[in-house]
Amino acid sequence: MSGDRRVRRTRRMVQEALVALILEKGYEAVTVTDIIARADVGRSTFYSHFTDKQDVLLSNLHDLAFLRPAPAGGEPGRLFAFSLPMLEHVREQERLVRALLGRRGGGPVHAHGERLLAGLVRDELLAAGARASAALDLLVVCVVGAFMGLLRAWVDGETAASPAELDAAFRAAVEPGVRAVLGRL
Amino acid sequence: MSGDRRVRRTRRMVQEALVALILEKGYEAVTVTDIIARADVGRSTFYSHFTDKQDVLLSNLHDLAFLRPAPAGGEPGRLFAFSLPMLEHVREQERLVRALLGRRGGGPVHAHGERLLAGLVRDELLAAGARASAALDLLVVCVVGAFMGLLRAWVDGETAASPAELDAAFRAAVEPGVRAVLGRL
DNA sequence: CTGAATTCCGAACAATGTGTTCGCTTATGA
DNA sequence: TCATAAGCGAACACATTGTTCGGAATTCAG
Repeated sequence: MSGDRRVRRTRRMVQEALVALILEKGYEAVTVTDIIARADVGRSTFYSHFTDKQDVLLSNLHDLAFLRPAPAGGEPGRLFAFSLPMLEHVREQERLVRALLGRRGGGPVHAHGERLLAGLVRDELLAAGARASAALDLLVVCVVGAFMGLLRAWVDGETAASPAELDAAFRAAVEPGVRAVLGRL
Repeated sequence: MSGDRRVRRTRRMVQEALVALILEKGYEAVTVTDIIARADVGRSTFYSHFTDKQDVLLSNLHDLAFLRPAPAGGEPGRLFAFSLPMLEHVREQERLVRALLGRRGGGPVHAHGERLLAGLVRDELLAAGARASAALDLLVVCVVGAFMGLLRAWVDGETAASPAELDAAFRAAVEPGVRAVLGRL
């Protein structure tokens, strides 16, 4: 590992404290004072590692590597290869993802995820033969919106469905429309 | 109108000040002190009308009446009757909606809109012959996610499309999938 | 027009949170 | 072992919140 053990320990304690507090009170309601109390870390120490609350939140993003650029290829005709693997990966990191992406998570991370996913979807549709256009961008927005909505509903406990069921629901909702649009380009 | 003219005036000034400030700095960054300065209203006056910042935000919701329960009926086979009228109504209230529903708007109103829209969509699908089920709820989440995504992208200036184009994109993306699912219930 | 009621003002206040500084202590790795 | 890097925590200035209160201004009813 890199750096001093104390550094790793401190950063980890702070990150975990924030996640725990988000799940208890929601991101907005968490104060830096809360965090350092929970993490049992000095105030000055906190500010020597992070600039503020949001910095801690975003520092967790590196652990959300499941937004990898898709294993390239896969079966040829299959759309949205990212969906099922991503949902399964999320289940494993349930606690972290629920804190970061749920309604209690406050938004910034959700926006981040939306952008990343939009890039993925756009590339995939281009690879499937779509032409870059304003209409394509709107289609991407719809697809991403549907997926993120599903993801949020899941981590917020609004559904007890399994990753496979969520994947199926996602595909059922958007795949026919997407294929129809693709055919027209 | 109801009540004292001073009351109406004060409330209006405060609401407009918040909308203006959101468009400038984003909801999170706006303080009560900012609001009363911009509205030119005494501090105690503010707190005699509103409990806090969010209260002002939500007080604007009554003006967003475009979430009406749909003009009932319409053509029989037509799905998502709410879409185009809603988008057109939004264009007329551009400034207010952009402040409330955009990324800068901070979330609470977005969540509100999602819930209302989910009820609308769910009722419409039930009326179209769907059975209440977990699968239906997931479908509703996807549809609402797609629409809200489109709406958000629009008010955040990510697209210059017209209401008619947005409506078309929405339908193209989700209607085939929805009809396919409906056929299976 | 007048007067009582309502509303507004604004200053002051306690309470909480933020981000920084500094001298001292402790843990780490070479 | 020992120089270095990290942590501690108290104290600080500052910003924001939400409340209180007496006096000034506006409004509406009669």
